[in-house]
Amino acid sequence: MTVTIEDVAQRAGVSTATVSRVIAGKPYVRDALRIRVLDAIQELNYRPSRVARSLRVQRSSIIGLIISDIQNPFFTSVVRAVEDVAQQRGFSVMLCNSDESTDKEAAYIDLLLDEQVSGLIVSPTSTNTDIYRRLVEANVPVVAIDRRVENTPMDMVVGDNVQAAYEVVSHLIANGYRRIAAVLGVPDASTGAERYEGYERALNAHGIEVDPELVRQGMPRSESGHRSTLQLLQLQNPPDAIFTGNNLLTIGALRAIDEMGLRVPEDVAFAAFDEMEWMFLVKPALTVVAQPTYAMGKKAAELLLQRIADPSRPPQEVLLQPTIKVHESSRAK
Amino acid sequence: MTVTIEDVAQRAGVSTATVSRVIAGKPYVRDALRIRVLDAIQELNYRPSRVARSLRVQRSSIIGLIISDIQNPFFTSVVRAVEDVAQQRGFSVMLCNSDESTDKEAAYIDLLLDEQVSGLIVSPTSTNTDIYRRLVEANVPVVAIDRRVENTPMDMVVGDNVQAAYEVVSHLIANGYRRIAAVLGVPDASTGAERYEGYERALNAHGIEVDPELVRQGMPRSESGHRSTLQLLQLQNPPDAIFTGNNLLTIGALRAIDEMGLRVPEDVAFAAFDEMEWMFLVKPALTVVAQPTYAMGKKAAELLLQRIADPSRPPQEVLLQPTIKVHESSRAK
DNA sequence: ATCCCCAGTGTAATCGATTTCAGAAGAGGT
DNA sequence: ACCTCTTCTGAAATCGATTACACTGGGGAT
Repeated sequence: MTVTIEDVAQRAGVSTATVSRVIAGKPYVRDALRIRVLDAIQELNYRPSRVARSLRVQRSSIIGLIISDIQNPFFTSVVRAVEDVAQQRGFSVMLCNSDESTDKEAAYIDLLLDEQVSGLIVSPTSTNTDIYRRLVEANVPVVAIDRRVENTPMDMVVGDNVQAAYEVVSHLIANGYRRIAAVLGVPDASTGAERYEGYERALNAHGIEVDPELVRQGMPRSESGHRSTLQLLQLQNPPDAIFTGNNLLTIGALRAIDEMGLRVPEDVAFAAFDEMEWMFLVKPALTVVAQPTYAMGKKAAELLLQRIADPSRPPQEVLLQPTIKVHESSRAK
Repeated sequence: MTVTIEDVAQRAGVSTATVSRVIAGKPYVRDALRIRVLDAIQELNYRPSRVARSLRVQRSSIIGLIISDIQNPFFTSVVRAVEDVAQQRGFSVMLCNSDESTDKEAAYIDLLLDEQVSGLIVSPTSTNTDIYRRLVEANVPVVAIDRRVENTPMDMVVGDNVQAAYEVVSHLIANGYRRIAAVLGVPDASTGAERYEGYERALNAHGIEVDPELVRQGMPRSESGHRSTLQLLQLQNPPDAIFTGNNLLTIGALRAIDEMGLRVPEDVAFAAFDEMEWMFLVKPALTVVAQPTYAMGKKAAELLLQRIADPSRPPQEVLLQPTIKVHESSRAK
């Protein structure tokens, strides 16, 4: 039923080897034959089997992309970038959603290896895991995105979370806020840990002690942001400002503030990590740390393709600088 | 390097046929052998090559998912659902973003077929295309999601767009609005066409003539919604209400209203298609048509798996009812 | 004239699984 | 003892490409 390379060879009156050479654009084929083969391909509407090819060369032209939350616009933008780059370079993307589960992540890695993917881009659910060490040792091209992997030298594309959190919290302090709460993701993922570190450093640098009561860490999802913020706002001594650790936490936090009927920044100031398209709707405008999401995805894909092309190149860590956009939600007290 | 079925066979002292049978859970293998094989698999940490398997059985356990905009939360939710169902049933998902381009869509379909996918789920960029007819005729399992394909009997999962648009526009009319504008997606996609049809029918049913000036159709993206709405609001005789045809158009429209400094619903009432998580932030609350996005994705995946299992079953069209949530943005004049 | 080299081509092995078919071993019937 | 099933197992073909290797024929050097 399906037309194979054999059919093409027969039609063109050559061997399959020649057809293969023509398709691969290899030298050592007479123009006359090349044309006959191309014609035959056209006439038969031949499309090579990627599966057969993958089996033979022991590598598919698929790259695996494992992200921790497909419903998070941050990752969506990353996916889009990776897909764009991949497609342009003749690769396709197999997308997996680890859903913040380390087990799922590991299972997907195995699955993708079983599919003989050329490489992997992953936003690791946890910083400390030996999965990546094993991958790197087995010479599997892999790059981490958004979140760092520790103790394993590998390609990474991350934002400068410590610095960005430091700056934005310092800004809150400069504007007169002292009881600054942090609604963060769990520190298993490096983003959670680093954004906390930036927060802590900023407080310390300005002589403010960290009040553990004001630090909430949970799943980087809106429900968790909602719950944490409600708790914070109901404290005896509630915060005068809230710093949220990612876009979904921000949504939850804003909902909590909304439900409590509080005003920003009069009752509580606000500064958030991650920018989103609809944020212009929030009044007053939110002070945010904007990450170059598409650029991160693009860079990760490029790093991966480079490593696939040259597996021995030294691992590279790309640190992208977020932009801090100051608006009214954090204006001076 | 990698351990193959041959290695397992050797280790267990059996043939590859037996190993294969054990893996596939087929009958006619003595328990003693079965155990030896399972042990060998364990000891060698053997994982079968999905590529080799795909080549032999002429079908991979991948399903292709082509959506028109990966950055649209509607589709994100669909992707999530499809991925959940697929994963649970032992399939993986290859995600492609057609970016509203019919060419890209066609290219991805070819690509996925080259990968021997078991089936396809697509949100078609255009209602009229013979691609799907050819697929169906070639017995390729395929289901359309969100958008209809015409002239080809195939599995589909769509919302009742005509009805929902009719109801929500009727609601605007009932609340005293007469110059109701429609900011819609192009009618190439059935969603755009059907939501317009519902709009038109509602006006007609209430003796209002459609003013072509008030109907704007463009890419279902926020820039287009923004542009269209600005134009509408700057008309000599501007609309007293706006109905938007999807979530991204809504974002753009709201931005335009915001930029013009207008109030909802005093200056212009508002009703939107698609609900989004952050909508509680919009004040006053928006009247929206909420679609069961996850359910749509789930249903589509289930239909596809059923068709894969039984290619001859009659095509099924699943019509899901959206929910209309009335809020203050459309309150009576 | 002889030899060498190289561009151009084909034959056949190979990748790692599944599956057909043939045959062995043992149970049961006559 | 012989035949017939049934159950179990393995040898080998197969899927559709890529590629190592062998071979051919002609041009250039000697």
